[in-house]
Amino acid sequence: MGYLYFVKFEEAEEKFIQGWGQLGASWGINRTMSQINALLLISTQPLSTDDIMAKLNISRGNANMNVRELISWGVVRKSFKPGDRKEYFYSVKDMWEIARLVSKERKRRELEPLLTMLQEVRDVEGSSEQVKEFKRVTRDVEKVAKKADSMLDLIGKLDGNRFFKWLMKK
Amino acid sequence: MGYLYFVKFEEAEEKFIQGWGQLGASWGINRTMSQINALLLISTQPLSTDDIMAKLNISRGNANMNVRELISWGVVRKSFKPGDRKEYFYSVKDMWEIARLVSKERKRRELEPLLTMLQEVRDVEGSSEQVKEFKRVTRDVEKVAKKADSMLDLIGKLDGNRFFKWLMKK
DNA sequence: TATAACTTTCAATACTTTTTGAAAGTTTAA
DNA sequence: TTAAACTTTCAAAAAGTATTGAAAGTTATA
Repeated sequence: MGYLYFVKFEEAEEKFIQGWGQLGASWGINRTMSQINALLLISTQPLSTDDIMAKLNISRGNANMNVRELISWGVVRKSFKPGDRKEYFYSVKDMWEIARLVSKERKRRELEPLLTMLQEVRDVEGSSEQVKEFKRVTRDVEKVAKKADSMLDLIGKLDGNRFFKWLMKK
Repeated sequence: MGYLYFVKFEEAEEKFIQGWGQLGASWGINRTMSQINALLLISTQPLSTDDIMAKLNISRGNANMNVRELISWGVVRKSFKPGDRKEYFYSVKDMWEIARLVSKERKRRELEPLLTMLQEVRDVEGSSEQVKEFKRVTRDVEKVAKKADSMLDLIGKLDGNRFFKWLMKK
């Protein structure tokens, strides 16, 4: 038992993993995937599938699938131990790098389909008020989407400190 | 029938509504809620619950619930027609204003709980490598979260054109 | 090659979220 | 008041998503 003021590691760990999972879930990312990410973030060494299964109480299939998804996002990587056939996994630890990887992936998955859709819808025929309004709105959406797109590109290029320093100077 | 190059309004409308719904869904926003938003965005006049039900082929309960949610986000408002007891709904049309309202809501729902959790986890006891790593990571997360928080505040204060002009100058 | 150690797949199941629609609630106007 | 016009609620059903676990697949080494 520690002093009242302090928090036990196991509790803190649990809270962090759950909280990160919840955050992911509310952004449309599989909760287990976020939890694995959290677990690997705070782990001092790479973990095996069995470690992850044990710690998060999940099945092999689930662990495998979500680790693979994290790898495809570039957020998690494999490592090997000499004389051991198991795969071990570790997370990119630089938060800014993670933010970049995630925004890159989401840009690809969401922004690009949106822009494609807006393209397809540009040349609607007619000159009624309805059609005029439709064109006005979709062009506006396109404008904002393209700006968001450039912003994400910028984030992708600059490193974190520079970006925020530059962003926050008045 | 129009020329091949052009797109029929009804098709374009449908595509826009579906696409906007899809985008919302992948950001953890109820698909129907996004679709109603899309419908009201491109509508030249306020629509009643029955209009929305008919256009999107959804039940009264569903329409009511999601319109109310949009109102609570500040994205949709009520209007009334003289001599008509029905409520009519219209959307904020300024995309930048919508982006602000949405980011404000999500900040409240997600960023704030995250920061609270990180607070709760700050004072973990111990000096093992494990604990050190945990502190390092959670402080990093806090740093990025707070920067995101300031950025959202900034977005909330500036208007769209100014923000992007300022963001994009070099 | 055979086998043990591991990873991947995927149909079935469990869980979560959304939607429905009928009943209850509210408001307006005659 | 009362009745019609409307809105809201909410339990049950449907739809969508995530998870399981056993079987199939792969790889290393004896």
